[in-house]
Amino acid sequence: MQPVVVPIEVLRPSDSPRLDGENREHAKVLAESEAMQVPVLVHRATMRVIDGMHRVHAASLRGDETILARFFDGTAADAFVLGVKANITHGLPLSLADRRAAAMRIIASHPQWSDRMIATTTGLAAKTVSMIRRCAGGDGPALSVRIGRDGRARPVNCADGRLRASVLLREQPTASLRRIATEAGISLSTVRDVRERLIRGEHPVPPRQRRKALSESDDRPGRAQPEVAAAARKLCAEKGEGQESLLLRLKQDPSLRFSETGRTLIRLLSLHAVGEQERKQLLDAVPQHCRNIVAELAHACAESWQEFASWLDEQDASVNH
DNA sequence: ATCGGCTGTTAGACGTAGAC
DNA sequence: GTCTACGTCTAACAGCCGAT
Repeated sequence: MQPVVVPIEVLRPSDSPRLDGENREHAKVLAESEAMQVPVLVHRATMRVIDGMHRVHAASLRGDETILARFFDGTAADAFVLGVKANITHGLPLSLADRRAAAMRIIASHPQWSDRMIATTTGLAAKTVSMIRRCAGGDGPALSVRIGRDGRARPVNCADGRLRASVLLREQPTASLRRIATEAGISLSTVRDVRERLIRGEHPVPPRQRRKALSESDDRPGRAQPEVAAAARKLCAEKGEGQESLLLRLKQDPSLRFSETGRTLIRLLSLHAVGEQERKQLLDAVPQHCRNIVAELAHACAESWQEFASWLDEQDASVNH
């Protein structure tokens, strides 16, 4: 895009990333320098100055009526990003507060960008961008993928896809990795990794990702659920598979069927798999004077099983650590 | 805030095998 | 020989973590 001469009076103040506005002293210095030959960048749709507000002030100080400018055609959000980039690469450096505020705005306008991409744009560390994103979280849409500096999309956490793949691999052992990858919605290499983990007897989701998924569930209001159990429930829901079906699978597993302890575990789990109708009958059968005791025992049972589930999760995590 | 190391994910390139 | 499907490997990049 060739630079053109534009009247200064038609230009509007920039949507500057500088929280304290332009520096007058810097404008005075610029007015006497050769930097005035560099064209300013202007958002065509709004005529706002994207980059070069100090040069515009300097030109005014010199009594110039026109200035050399280049036009940018794009959205206001993209214009702001361009302005931040320009201020990072040349001119009066942005303060830390300016850069942090700019990162916050870019996270809001470009939530799909990776931390590193935003870090490169704003001149901050990726870790700082990550922290700002976490602090700003909740308002924006929770995207499952981020666009990297290479323009490729990468999932933030593909634990669900891995679990889906592990189920599909068990159900369709002869299916190709590509088919599993397509059905599970993850990449070929990830499916391969899941398969290798299953062969080695490991959990399909790497420990780090499981910890992440767990911490994400802890962040949500209400009681946190063990992530594996939650994922299994989600899978079952997706497949229309209920507790009965899960129990059937356990009953068919030889490693449980052929041991006394395994059979005891299945029996105990079967006792708790009561349907809506059955639960109602049990509720009706509890006499008024026993309700408190039954409730207390039920709570104790629930806590005991919760503890058992947590213990299983912890054991599972330490095995794969 | 930065850096380096680690692990995980992706797209794409490559070689192989089977069907036509 | 060509096409298709498949499995494997690699470069590039992501986020996380610990050290500085």
